[in-house]
Amino acid sequence: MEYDFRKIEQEWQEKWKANKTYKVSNDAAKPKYYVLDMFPYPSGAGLHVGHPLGYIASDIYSRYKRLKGFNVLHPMGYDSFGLPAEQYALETGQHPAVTTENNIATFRSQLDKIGFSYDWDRQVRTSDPNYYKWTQWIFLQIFDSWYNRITSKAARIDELLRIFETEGNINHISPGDKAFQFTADEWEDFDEKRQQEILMDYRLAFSSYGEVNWCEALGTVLANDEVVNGVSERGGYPVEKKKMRQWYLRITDYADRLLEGLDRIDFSDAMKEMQKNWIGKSQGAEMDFAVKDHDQPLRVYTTRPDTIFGVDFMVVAPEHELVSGITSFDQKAAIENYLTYVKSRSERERLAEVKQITGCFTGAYAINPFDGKEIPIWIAEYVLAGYGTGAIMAVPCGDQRDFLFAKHFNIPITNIIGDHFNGEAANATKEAILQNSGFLNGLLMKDAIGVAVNRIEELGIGKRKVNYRMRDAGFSRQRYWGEPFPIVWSDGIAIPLDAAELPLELPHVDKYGPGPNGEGPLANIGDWVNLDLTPNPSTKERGTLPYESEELNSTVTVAGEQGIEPGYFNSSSNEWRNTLSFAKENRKGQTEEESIIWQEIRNRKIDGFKFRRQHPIAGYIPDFVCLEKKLIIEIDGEYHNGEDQKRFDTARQNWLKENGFEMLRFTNEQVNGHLKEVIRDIAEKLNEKKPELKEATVSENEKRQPLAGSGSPLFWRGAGGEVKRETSTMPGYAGSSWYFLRYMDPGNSQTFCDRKASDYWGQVDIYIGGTEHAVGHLLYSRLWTKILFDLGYIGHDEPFKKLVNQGMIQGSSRFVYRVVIKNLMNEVYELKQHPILVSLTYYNNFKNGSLTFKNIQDLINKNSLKTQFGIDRLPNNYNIDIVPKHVNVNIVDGFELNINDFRKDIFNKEFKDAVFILEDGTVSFPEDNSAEINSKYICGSEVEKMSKSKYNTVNPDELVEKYGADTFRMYEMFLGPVEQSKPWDTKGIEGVHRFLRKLWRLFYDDMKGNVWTNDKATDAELKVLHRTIKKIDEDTERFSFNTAVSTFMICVNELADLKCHKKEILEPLLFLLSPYAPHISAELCSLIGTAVSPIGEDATNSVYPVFNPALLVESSKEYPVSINGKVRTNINIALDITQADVEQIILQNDVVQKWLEGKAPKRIIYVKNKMVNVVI
RNA sequence: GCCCAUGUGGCGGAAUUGGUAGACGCAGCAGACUCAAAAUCUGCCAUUCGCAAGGGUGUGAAGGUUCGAUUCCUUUCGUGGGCACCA
Repeated sequence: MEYDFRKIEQEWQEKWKANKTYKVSNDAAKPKYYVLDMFPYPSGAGLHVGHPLGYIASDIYSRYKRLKGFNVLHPMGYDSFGLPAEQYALETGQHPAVTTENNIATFRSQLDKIGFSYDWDRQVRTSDPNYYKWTQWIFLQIFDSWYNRITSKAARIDELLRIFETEGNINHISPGDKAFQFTADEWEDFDEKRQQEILMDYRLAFSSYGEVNWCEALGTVLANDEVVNGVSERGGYPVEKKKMRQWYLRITDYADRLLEGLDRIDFSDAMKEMQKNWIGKSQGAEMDFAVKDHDQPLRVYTTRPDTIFGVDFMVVAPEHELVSGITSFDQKAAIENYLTYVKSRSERERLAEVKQITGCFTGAYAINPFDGKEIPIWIAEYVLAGYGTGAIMAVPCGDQRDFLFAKHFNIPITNIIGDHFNGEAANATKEAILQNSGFLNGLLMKDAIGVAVNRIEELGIGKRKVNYRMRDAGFSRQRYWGEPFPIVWSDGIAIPLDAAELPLELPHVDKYGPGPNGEGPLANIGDWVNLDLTPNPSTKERGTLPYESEELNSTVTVAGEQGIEPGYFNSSSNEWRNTLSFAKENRKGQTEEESIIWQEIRNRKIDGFKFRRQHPIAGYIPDFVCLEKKLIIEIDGEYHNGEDQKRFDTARQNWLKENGFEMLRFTNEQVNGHLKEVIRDIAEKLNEKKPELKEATVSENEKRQPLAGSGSPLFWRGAGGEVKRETSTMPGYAGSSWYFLRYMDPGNSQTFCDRKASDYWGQVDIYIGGTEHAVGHLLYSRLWTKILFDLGYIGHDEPFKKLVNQGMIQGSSRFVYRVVIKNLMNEVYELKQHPILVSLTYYNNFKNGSLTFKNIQDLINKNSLKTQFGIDRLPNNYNIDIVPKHVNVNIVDGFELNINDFRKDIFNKEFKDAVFILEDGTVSFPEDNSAEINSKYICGSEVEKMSKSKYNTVNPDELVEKYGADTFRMYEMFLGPVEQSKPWDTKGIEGVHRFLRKLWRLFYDDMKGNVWTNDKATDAELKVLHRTIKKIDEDTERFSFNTAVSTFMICVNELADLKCHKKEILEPLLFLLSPYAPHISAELCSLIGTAVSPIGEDATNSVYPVFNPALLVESSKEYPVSINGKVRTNINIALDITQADVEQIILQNDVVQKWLEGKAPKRIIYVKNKMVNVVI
């Protein structure tokens, strides 16, 4: 029985699948461990050998932890929304859902072959409605939240409403418009729309007009991290700034917590550094400078207030609001010129060109508050409107840009740092002693910063200020293949859908092109966008509304029938407009009595209950309503006597009653004469009525209705006017910002993840993935986790405890070198029928000039190529060039090209009749491939990113087929440290395969059959085993899989040398090996009959071999003995020996004697268990 | 320009806390077995001087700390990555 890996691996994989060996339960009996891979985007190209690297590492670790007795969550899924599927749809018309499905099937079959221990029952896909239902739901929770800067925590909009109603916004300045303040009374007087606009400014997911990165070619906006050097990360298309309405996540509010959280998680320094950079926190001060002859001061932001006396000019951004006001008459024309110039330049031009110094003087002067110096104010594009205050104080002796600017425009430079400034370049030191600096003279700069800020604050002209480079995260895309926003727009107000209505599924579209006005494809589907608010038309006529006029001639039906959702209208949006405007009119046309009541009940004057006036409920507009208690108050007028009106009153009262509303009616006389009693009646009613709306709790979060801040659901449900769906979709990072939570409780239809499940699994213990997500995915996941934590849905605020970044496996590209003929205009005449390819040496010689144009001509002539292949039809004057061309690495053996395979290669059809000039100058013609050729065609090589277009991808399927999954897994690990990038080289895989076969032979010999025995192990064999146990355990724990593989090799080599075939030794070895090579381990375990299988089924016991240090104890050691630090000999010395004894033994040694040449040593250093060093 | 990695044989890499540099594997060379091939096994394999014994040099380069440095410090060069008018 030989090592038939194909059969073994297939059998075991089927067995594991049938037995659901890797099914994980949320059973809290065992300690948990969560090992997560970054889930892949299922691209059409399939896997290459670089993809599984991280998956194998995490699989080894999961299996290892499982053996050690942990309940290990190790799931896999797909990040299946995204641009490429949609681009593909645009080109081919294939629905993204279809291509995505196909791609996933390919991925899955490739993954399955490698023998992963995923619990596939927990699979998630971001594009699955059952998944994105909860992405939408979480979005709604974020929408329903604001950031309380006092408690540094997200809270519900409800709470903010209450604050506004009691104290206005004095304690919670709007993040949108910082200068905007209102009192509680003012808040009550704002109409609904205004209130909603204000609330929108506070929401953590908010919509606003802003400058966005618009990519015309992709037809969408992009987040900052999706734009690289002014072009789109995907596709490299130009990106411009554009003002559009967009959704954002208020990540800036979390800047500090995102920074602080980094201290509590185990990410690499590089990764933390990148996130810190992205957040870009800087400490400094904001201060006002008076502007000469103007009232408004100029506010600047600086991190170096200590340089205040070195300010020689001011620079404000061209877009700064003060520019037009302060520009002097003389400078007006120049400034306008400059502004025109700035506007004409795109973002890309600004980034692309060599830094130019441009700017223009405004003619205005700021006054230095400390010495009264007049400081000219300039504008220049190097100052950005969006950062700080959009204005800086320029200190040319300390800042290089300011220095260059001053030099360029001949602005005199004040030196405040003495010798530290040489007049040639600025010096940004903080170590200099200040000079020419008034009250700061003689202070060290870094000490002066605090002193200066204190003085600035004392004078009331500025204050300490922290600034962040990070901007709020754009959260909408004008694309199709993403989560639709669960939002409808009515009269400019964003109205969230109800949780019960989720998922809002992606509608089908016929074409994927952009919609009108920069909107996404969804905007093209009129039926979907324009909401039909007549889902349940009623036939029951209940009368006309009181305000209905003859001209409108329409009817509104209050839904009162069985089975009909309350609040829906079977009327057009026109009629809704009427309802709203009617309600508004009513507010204006309040009667005297209504005003009296309103003064008594507004602002929660009755026991804290909130009343609204003229607030529509279904088709009915009551005078006052307390939604919380469903209590309506009517002050009767005299219009209730008409026939229609009576029917209407009856119908609506029945409807209101059915829906839990109670009504109190008072007459005008009661209000005028018995106000106290009226109010008392209202208060009593309020207090006796049980609340209808439950407070939200975590487990009942879905029942939470209405969404706070949106007013009555009844109102918004039927909201009239133009009611349209949001047509943007969410960006790629939406679904990936919380998928690690869904794995914990993937099937839950009640909530995104039960709190019990998330409390059990908690943080991801090990997260493995590439560095490319440093600021995107990882930052957003951390943000969502923090928000969900603040809102009480989960119990931890950092998603990933430890992050391991796998390195990139690069491709080792191979090149052939093609001779091309060019005419003098450098136009290429390709030798189409018989292209000539020369071997590497020719190319190198050509590059370094030792092979000339003439040589190649000769070469061509000498081999009669000219006549044979029609090269004589060349232009009269021509040049020869040799150009490299990628060649499929799979047909190159090392560096030697397989010429016949090359001619047959489907990727290179044009070369099927190519002529090769080999290393020694021999020519290989297409016809004579039978002829014996001694020379070779040698390819050039280069290490590059592995990609299809470079023909350097290696498909894991083929390797698994040829060597087996176990060999493949171990070889990927053996390549080098997981974190390190390294080039792929298939050749070495043989060595690993040999190792597994050698292991197999410890159990089974082709000649002798079974060779394993039940004999008792010797000390030497136990020593080998326990050294291995120790090393494997340590290496696996610290993710050093490459050294672990080599340890296995050493162990098997040693056991083979010892001719050890003993079960006592081999069984523990198989357990150690099973995370790395699960199939062969399982097979051999069943061969020798182990008590439990190392693979999962019996993971209730901790079955991992335990290291016994006693077996490795030695009594003596071969000490390396060095003379003056150079090892000269080895001496065996007992371990429990004193320094004096060691010295004696050492000095008697021949080698040491020889080096001492009779002299006495200066010193003998003896480090127990390490070495001995003799100093002469 | 700034920040972060990283640099060891022909190649991938090892040396975990400053203690025998080059483990393990690939490639290569020599040999055994074989009609032959495959498979397997044995030996050699940083470089240099030497028949050998043995010695010199050697972890990008130059300095330093130390009895001892791939490891720590300073300077510098190369490579890879991130950020880039961020005041």
